Order: sequence, then C-alpha cells, then structure tokens
Amino acid sequence: MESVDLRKAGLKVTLPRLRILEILERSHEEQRHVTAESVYKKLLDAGEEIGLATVYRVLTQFEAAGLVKRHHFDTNNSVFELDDGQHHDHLVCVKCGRVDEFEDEIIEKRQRDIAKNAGYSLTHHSHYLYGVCPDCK
Amino acid sequence: MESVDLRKAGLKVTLPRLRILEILERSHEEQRHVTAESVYKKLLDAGEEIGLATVYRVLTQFEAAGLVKRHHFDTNNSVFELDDGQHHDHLVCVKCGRVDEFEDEIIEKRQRDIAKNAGYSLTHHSHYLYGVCPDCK
DNA sequence: ATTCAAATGGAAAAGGATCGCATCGTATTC
DNA sequence: GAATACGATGCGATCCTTTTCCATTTGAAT
Repeated sequence: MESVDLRKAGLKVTLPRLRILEILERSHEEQRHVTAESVYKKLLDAGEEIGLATVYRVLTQFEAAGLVKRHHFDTNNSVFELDDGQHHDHLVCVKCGRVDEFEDEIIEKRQRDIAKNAGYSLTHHSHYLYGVCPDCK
Repeated sequence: MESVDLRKAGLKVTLPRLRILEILERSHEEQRHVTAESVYKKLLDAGEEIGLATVYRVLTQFEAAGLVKRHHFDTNNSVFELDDGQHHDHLVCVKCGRVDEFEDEIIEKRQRDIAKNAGYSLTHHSHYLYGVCPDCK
C-alpha cells in the first residue's frame, strides 16, 4: 500500500524508504513535524539499522517527489512533514514547540497579488506565526 | 552617532560593534540582507582584524537588542538585516537571491485573527514569498 | 592612571547536512 | 527461479554554519 505511493512517486521500494514513510505516517497524528535526527532516533529505537545519511537522502528524495514538505522554522535545522496535498501554513508555539496549522484564502490571494505587483512569478511561500499556545499560557 | 544607538541599546561601545554596525548601515541600500560570513568578509576586505566568532556574537547581541532582525530563508544559514523599526515581510528571488520587501495590513490583520482564534498569543511571524524576480525572467 | 568587568580573537568543538565509495538489495531479464 | 545491472545504503570522512572555551585585550568608571 505504501509501496504504491513510492512506485507512483518514481522511487524504488526499499526497506529504509518504507520504514521512514511509516514513521512519517505514524507521526502524522501527534507531532506531524519531525527533524531528520528525530526520524533517525525513532528508527534506532525500533531496532532498524538505517544510517543517518540515508535518512537525509530519503527525506530529500521524498521532498523532490512531493511526498514531504521541508520547513525552516526559527531554528537552524530542517523540519519535515508528510505532504497530504492540501496546502496549509503554521502556528508554532515558542514554548513547547507545538505546531498547529491554518489556511486562509484571503492571505493566499493577497500573496498572489503582492507577487504579481512586484513582478515576481511565485513558486512557493513560507508563512509561520510564532506565539504561545493555549496550553502554555 | 552610532555610539548613541549602542549605548541606548545597552551595549558597550566597542570597535568591532561599531564596524559591524557600519557595514550593516552601508549594506542598507544595496542588499540589506547579509550573512554573518559576508559581514566577516567585508571586515577582512576593509582590513579589520575581527574574528568570525565576534561577528556571530555581535549579530546575536544586536538581534537581542532589537537593532537587527534575523531571518531563516530556505537556506541553512541565518540572514541579518538592520531593523529600521517598521515591520515588513519579504519576497525572495529563487534564482539570484534578490530580496524585496512588502507590507500588507490585510495580511497582518488576518494573522492576528488566526492566532486569536487558535488561542495563541502572537509574538512574531515570518512570511516569505519565493519566486522569480522580474530581472531573472 | 588604575581597576575590573565585559568583550574579543583564535582555536577547538558542536551540530546539521552532504559526499565517497565499497557493498548490498531491488527490479528486470532470461 | 536464478542471473544481472544499477540504484540505494552504510559508514566514515568531510563540509559548512554556529557556538564555546579561555587567555588576552579593551572600554568605562573611579
């Protein structure tokens, strides 16, 4: 079943890719957003023998294949989340790291207009709101 | 005159800080957005004997003092710009790295509403539009 | 001028990400 | 089902960015 995704994405179905995909899918509910390092740790915990370099490679390939989105939050590292196809932006708690999502058509439209007025062909955007989440207040 | 700024910001007036501030002010017109590395190179070119570690320290202090804003674009490094006090967001060219600025009250307001609805106390946000600039098309 | 805390330089190290290369595993062909 | 070919992987080395350590210097208050 996952193999279908990988095949369709033009990626050879290998054990590391399946395992990493599983982790991304399982993380989907709790903390959708994971670092390469945290994926690696989860693999270790699960007893898998998968190298960190492979995790980076696979995540980058997943990104190129559109399976995963990469984010640069305020930190100096990359955060990945499974790409469910529907666009959304993020609210990030500065205390606990919790991440919520939002989408807003008004903002999306303004973005398109702004880019157009500036003469840019928009390729993508990143929009993060940082604050203190309800639980941390 | 710069010394006034540093004093007011609660920072001791030292030569490295003055020099780095000058560079930020001078970059202000061309490419407002610089990396620690590029600041360091400019210092070297100017014959200053200032270490890279100091550049990082000073930029971080400037950030804490509100003199400078730090950005995390799509790259894996930090970009700094002098903070002139008035908020703006950014358009970044994915080809040449050019950075333009924009501000949009509609978006700002939506952001506040979204955060409020989600129960977050907004502290700050980052909003980057990536695309191909007029010159690169 | 003297003094003291704070700031700096340079090297070392930490942290994130990538690369090289020998080996291994998939998918394809027979 | 076995042979083959090429992409994928593991692991260590390496790169790049940023931070830390510590001996030395410098700014500012006395």
